[in-house]
Amino acid sequence: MDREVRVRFAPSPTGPLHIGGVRTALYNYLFARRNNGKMILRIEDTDSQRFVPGAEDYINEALGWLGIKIDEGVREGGPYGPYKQSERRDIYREHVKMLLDRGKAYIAFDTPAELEAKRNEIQNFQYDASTRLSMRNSLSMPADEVKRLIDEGTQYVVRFKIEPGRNVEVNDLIRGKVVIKSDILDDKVLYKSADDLPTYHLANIVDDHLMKVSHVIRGEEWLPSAPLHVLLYEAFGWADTMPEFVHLPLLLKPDGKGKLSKRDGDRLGFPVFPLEWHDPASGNISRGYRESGYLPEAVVNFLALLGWNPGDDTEVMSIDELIAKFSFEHCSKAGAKFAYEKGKWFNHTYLQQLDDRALAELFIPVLKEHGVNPDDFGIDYITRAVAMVKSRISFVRDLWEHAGFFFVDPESYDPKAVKKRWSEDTPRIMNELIAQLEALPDFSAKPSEEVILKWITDNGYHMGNVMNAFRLAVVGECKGPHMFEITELMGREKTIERIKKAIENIKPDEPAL
RNA sequence: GGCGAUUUAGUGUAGUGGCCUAGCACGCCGCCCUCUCACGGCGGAAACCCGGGUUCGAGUCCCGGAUUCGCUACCA
Repeated sequence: MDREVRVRFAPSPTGPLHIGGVRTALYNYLFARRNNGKMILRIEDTDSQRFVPGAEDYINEALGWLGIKIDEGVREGGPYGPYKQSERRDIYREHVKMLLDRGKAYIAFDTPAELEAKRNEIQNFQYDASTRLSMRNSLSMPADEVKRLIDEGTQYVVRFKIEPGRNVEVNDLIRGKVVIKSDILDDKVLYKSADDLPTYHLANIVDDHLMKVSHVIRGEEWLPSAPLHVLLYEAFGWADTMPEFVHLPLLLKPDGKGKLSKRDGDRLGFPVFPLEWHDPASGNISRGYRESGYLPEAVVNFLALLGWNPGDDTEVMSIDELIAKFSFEHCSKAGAKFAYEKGKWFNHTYLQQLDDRALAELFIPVLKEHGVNPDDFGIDYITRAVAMVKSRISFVRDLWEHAGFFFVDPESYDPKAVKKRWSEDTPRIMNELIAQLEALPDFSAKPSEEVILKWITDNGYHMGNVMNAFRLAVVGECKGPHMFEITELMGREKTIERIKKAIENIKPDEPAL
């Protein structure tokens, strides 16, 4: 079989795109590109009750940010549109009629309240071959009464008539053959007259068929309804062009049990959405990967490896490399706990690949947030500062913690370091150090280090104590890059100014009694 | 409850009957580097769900059980 690969990502606009949905979209995209196929974005807005304004734009923006390109969709257009289900009502009506005419479906008048009562009355009640004749539908009622009810405008649904006693086979590309008895399936609602809209199952099958989808790649939560979908393809007479099914393992909570949820992110401190989301109804704000400082490449790489591997030990891969290596053979079957710690590592890794100047540009907004005017320093200065500390950051905003001292004087001095490195004698030595620094013919790192270290040694001073007091005065704590790299960038004047300031402000600990 | 899926270190995973004294990565611990904190380098602790079977040989095949997850709506 050499049919064109066509896959679709079909989210419902009921809120922000969940990170699990993002991964499903990603796998669809990787598979499509790998096989020179097409990626379709279809908006499944058949649940008018749960529609959330802004959700569709969010989906587009999120996929765009991640570099998941859509070939056919609501925005992109394409030969099989419209790509929004609420605009395909005529198509669904026509197909529902097709099923009705063939006796594959029937009309049911049972109200939600009646069904609810039935479920309470009979445990494990299921609307199927064994019960449908005792319900109010076109199978149990005379034709003229059915017609009368419809003419009167009574609300009804169309149910799929499942024939019992069959073994339905679903061939899943990850899990192999899954067989299920048709008896355990219920007569699913395919269409509701109340809003003149189909349910997921009908719309999904009709659209996948009409849009010539070759592979249905979706989350594992759909596996139980896959047999129903197979039966629908058969009922329509489309069995020979039925797509291949691929059910992806779910993304689970990092700790505990169950599916990853928004609450887990709040609880454990990581985003579960690609972009920040402002809920229009509640006003709640949910964190996004983008706003949290993640690079899209890192998110893609991280997500790709949650449930798939390239078959070797390679971990850091660009999206093009992922495309080149992607296949379902290396997809895992079990759900993956969401390892967000590794996501941080990926971001760290990708940040290291950015050149210093690009990173400095990204740092500028952070500087402004902290009240620093970047123009006071210039991009070259910022770039050099960034270069010195980049290896220790996982996020752009971490740059402030590690390089902030290049831009603002210490406001306080780490008490523990003061206790350890700043004694009564230190101010005297620091004053000597100032004299040494002032006398330096060349203030750049190498030569100044030579002179200062020699001065320390010649005077019999303690290397660790002097250098750390020096560092404490300049940085505010005992950490950071090589001391003389710092002073070279900061300059003689600033360096000496900070030492003087420290001498004034640091009060050595009272000696213990 | 029913149905389905699932099961390798804390986590993500490699493994397609002998090359497995089970590999890689994140995380954790230690050492080195060193004026400090990191980075980096080196090293370490840490896993085949359980029970039967098949086989000369099982993480890998079969059976049973358990586990975990999902589905069980006029939601997707």
